[in-house]
Amino acid sequence: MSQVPTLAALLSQLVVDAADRAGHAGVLDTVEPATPTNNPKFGDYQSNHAFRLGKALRTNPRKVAETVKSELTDHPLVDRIDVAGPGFINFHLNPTAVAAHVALQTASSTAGIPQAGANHTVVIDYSSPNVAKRMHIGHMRSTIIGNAFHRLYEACGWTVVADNHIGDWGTQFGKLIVSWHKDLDKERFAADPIAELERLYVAFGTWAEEDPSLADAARAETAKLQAGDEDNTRLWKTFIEISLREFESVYQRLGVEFDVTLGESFYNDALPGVVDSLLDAGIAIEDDSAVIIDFPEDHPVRAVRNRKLVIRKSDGAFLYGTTDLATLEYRLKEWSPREIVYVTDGRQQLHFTQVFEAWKTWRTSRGLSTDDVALRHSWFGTLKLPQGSMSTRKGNVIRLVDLLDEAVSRSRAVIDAKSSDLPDHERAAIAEAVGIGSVRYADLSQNPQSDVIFDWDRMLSLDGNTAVFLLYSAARCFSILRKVGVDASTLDLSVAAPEHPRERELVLALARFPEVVAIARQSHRPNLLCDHLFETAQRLNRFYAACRVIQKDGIADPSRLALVALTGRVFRSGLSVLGIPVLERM
RNA sequence: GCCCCCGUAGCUCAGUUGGAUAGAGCGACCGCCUCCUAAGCGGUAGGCCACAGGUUCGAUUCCUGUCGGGGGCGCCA
Repeated sequence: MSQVPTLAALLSQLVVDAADRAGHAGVLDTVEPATPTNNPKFGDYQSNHAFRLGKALRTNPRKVAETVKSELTDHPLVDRIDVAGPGFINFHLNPTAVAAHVALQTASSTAGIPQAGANHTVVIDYSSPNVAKRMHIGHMRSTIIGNAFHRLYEACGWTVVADNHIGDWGTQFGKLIVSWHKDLDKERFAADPIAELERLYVAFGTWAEEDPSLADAARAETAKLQAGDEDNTRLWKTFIEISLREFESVYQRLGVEFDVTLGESFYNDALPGVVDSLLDAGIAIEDDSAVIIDFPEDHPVRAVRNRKLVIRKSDGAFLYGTTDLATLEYRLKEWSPREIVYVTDGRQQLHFTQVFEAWKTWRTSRGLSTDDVALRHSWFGTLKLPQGSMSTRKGNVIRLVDLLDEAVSRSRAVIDAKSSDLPDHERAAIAEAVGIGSVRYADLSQNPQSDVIFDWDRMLSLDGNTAVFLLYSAARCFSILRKVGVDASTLDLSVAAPEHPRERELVLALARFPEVVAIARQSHRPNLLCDHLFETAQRLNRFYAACRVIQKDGIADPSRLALVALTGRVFRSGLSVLGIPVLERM
């Protein structure tokens, strides 16, 4: 299971080795990976190593580049090396060798993706909806982006613990229990339990506006539940069970799976101990009969300066931050992760910074290290409706199922128009894959941190840079292989020898796939992978338009056929990392 | 008031964490199917990267300030 290196890693290693031979060993402690050039006249890949070396050595980077170049050894992948401009080292690659390299990459079980996470565990906390309500499009981003991280980390060799930290505790249960006793419609509950729960929850808000005593009743029910009251506990469990079943149906369609679902309630018993420990350590203090963590005005992290985090309310109840601290401790103890990733809305930035900083202080105070785990709040931009923010209580929500259904139905209309020859059941399957894939891709293809104004047509577009284009491009590859009648798994893919410019462009994109996955994982930006697959698809289609694979006599060009098979494999890997199942035809 | 994000083509957004001549989709206009899927391909038009300084071989990217937009700041999550 030897690892196939990326072109970026391989070429930068050549430069580093040459620099060492030129007497520059140990000058720099980090290696800047080679990157593709933005213009073919500068070759295929470039190294900017000489700039950094030149800076460190206080020498002209151009001279450094020349020296390094003179020490560079021959490599089968490299046809020619130029030094250009102020000190760029440009690599002109050998297309046939690159194709052979791609053949090695795609043949490996890891698709050639660097296994940076081997022997490491990451906990990813994502989706995390609240119980007793159906998921709406506000839950979409955490679910889809979080799942993309899940897949990216796995592709990079990490052991992933995907944890759905559901909101299964809190004051909403008191409200729901009051409504349940007041107005439960048994028939509706039997027919559609989650819809009835949601109705009861919304109804409570309406009633409470006219009858303030209901709020007290709700608080009393919440307190009873927290005290372990049998009836309320039974109801609470029912609510959770119904909700999880509802969530599961959406997750299945979206291709989302969790390893554990440990909601807030799981940590209830640990909360008093957390607060006591923080009080004992002098990190938390009592203030107005609540317990808070105060961050001083000279705290090294500017964002938390003069901010306070309440960890126990004056009525003795615990909060979100308390649970988060308990959850953090549990995850460390249980899985010893190298990283913990929290995928939430950007509005929680301050909250998580407070939790992380409080935890560091707390842990240090116990003589423990905080260096063995990286905490990453991977926030995403807010999704808003054109009319403003959503609220189940106000009733202005778009349910996730409705979005998915609409996506599938729009895809179905297109398929019926374009592929009427396919059997009905296959068209239905294609519509599902295209519809769901489009929703996933629409979210993943932009920078996660950008805000989004929800727009049906934009979200469900089937033109341009969308999942459809990628699926279509992959299907074109499979179609050629099918037509030739070869078994792609037994085909000799080492015979690809790109000659035409469109072939060369394509094979370079294929070679780059593994390094893009690594970058997307590291930087938490699935859109970089989307961009690259889109670019690959464009190149495939340009190649397709310019180069025939199956000649007029019906015989396939072996080199081009291998190139098509390699492209199909890269699409398969890439789309699977995005959670979009490929289609053999469409 | 303090803190965090954002400002790139008519619209929606990318931009590999500082690299060479800033890209894509949509929309507009002009072309391409007797040929492996036209859900495709080729071409044209469209830019003071909000503005002003600074850092250096090099800035859309980093720093400072200004203007404009969004968000957060003690008992919700």
